[in-house]
Amino acid sequence: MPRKSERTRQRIVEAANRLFYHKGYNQTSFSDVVEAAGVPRGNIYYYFKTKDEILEAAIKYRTERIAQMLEGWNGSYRTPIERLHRFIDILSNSADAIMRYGCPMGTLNTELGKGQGELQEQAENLFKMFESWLSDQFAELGYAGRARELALRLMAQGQGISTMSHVHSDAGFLLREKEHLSRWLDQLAEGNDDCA
Amino acid sequence: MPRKSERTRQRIVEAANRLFYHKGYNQTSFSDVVEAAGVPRGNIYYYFKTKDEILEAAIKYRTERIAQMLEGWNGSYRTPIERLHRFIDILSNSADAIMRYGCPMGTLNTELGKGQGELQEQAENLFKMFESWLSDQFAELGYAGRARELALRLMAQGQGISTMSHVHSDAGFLLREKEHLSRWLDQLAEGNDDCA
DNA sequence: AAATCATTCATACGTCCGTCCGATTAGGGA
DNA sequence: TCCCTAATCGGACGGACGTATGAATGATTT
Repeated sequence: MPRKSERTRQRIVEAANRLFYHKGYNQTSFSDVVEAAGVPRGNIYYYFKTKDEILEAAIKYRTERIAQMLEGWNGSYRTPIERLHRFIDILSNSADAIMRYGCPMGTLNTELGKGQGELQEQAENLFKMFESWLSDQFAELGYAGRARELALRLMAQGQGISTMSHVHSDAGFLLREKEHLSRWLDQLAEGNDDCA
Repeated sequence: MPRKSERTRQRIVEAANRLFYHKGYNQTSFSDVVEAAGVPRGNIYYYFKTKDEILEAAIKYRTERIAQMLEGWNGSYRTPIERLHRFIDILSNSADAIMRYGCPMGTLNTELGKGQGELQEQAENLFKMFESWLSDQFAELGYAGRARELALRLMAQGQGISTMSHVHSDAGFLLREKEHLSRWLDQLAEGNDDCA
C-alpha cells in the first residue's frame, strides 16, 4: 500500500525543501528534516538513502512546481509583455522571503556551486526552465534574434536585486528596482530598445 | 618577539580567506585551514579561539584590501567615469575566479545571511564600502541626487552578472554583460540618462 | 486466521568537527 | 648564562553528523 507512504515522502521533501531554502543545504541536518517533517529519526532512511537523494527529490519537486507555474502563466496571460510582467511580479510577491533568505534558485545554486558540482548541475536546470520560457516571451515580443540575451539579462537583474535586498534586508530597494525593471520591459514592448 | 607571530597569523588569515571563498565558510574546516596555512593543528588556537574569530579576521583583511584598492583608484584615475569603468573592470579581470566561485563578497554574504546574522552584518560592510565609493563617483559625475540609487543599481548588476556566469560557468555572458554595463556608464557620462 | 510486506521506530556506529590542553622549543633581555 | 615568555606542536575531548540496522507495527491479501 503505497498510499500512506507517498504522503510521508512528500512531507519529507517539502520540509527539506523549505529548510534547504531557509538554512542552506549544508547547514541542514537529517535531524532538522525529520523534526520538521514530524517523522521519526530512522524512518527517513526508508525513503532516502543519502542526504543528496533528498536534495535531488527537492530539486525535482521545485522543477515540477515551476513547470506548472509557467504553464499556468501561459494560460492566464495572452500577451508576452503581460507574461514578462508576471515574471517580475515574483519579486514583489515574494519580497518578504527574498529579503530574509534570498532567491531560492540563486542561493541554492551559489551554495552548490562551491564544490558540489554534480548537484549544482541539477539545480542549474531550474534556471534553464525560466530562461527558455523567458526567451519564448521575448521572441514573441519581436526580439527573436536577441531573445536569449534579453532573457539572461532579465534573470541576472532579478538575481542582483534579490542578492542586494537580501544582503541589506532592504525591501524598499527591491520594490524600487522591480519598478525600474517594469519600465524597462514597457520600453521594450514599445519598440524603443535603445536601452536594452 | 611578535615578529614571527605576525607572519604566521597572516598566513592563517590569508589561507582561511581563500578557502572561505572557494569552499564557503561552513564547508571549510579547521583542518582545511591549518593544512593550507602549513601550520600545526594546535597552533591555530594560539591566534584564534574560534572559527568565527578567523572569519572576523578574514573580513577585516578584505576590508583593508578593498580600502587600499579604492584609495589607489582615487589616485590613479582623475575622472569619476574612469573610476567607474575601473570598477566594472573587476568583472573581466577576475572573470575566471567569478566563474568558478562567484563574487567573493556576494557569495559570502549570501551564505552568512542564512542563519548567521551577526557575522553577516560584518560582511555587509564590504558592500557598503563599495556603495559609498560608487556614490561619490556618481555624485561627482553630476548625479548627486541619485548617486546612491545608481550605486546600488550598479552593484546589483554586478551581483547578477556574477551569479549567472557562476551558475552557468559562462565566461562569454560575463564579458558581454560587462560591455553592456560599460556602455550604460558611457551614456550616463554623456548626460543621456533616459535609461538610467 | 495466517501470511506477507510496506512502513514505522529506537537506537547505534564510525567519522569528523570545533575546541582545547599540556608539553616543548626558541630567542632576546638581564 | 639564565630566565621568562612568545610561539610551536601533537594529540585528545565531547558532540553532532550522515548513515545504517533490525525489530516492531499494521494493513492487505488469500
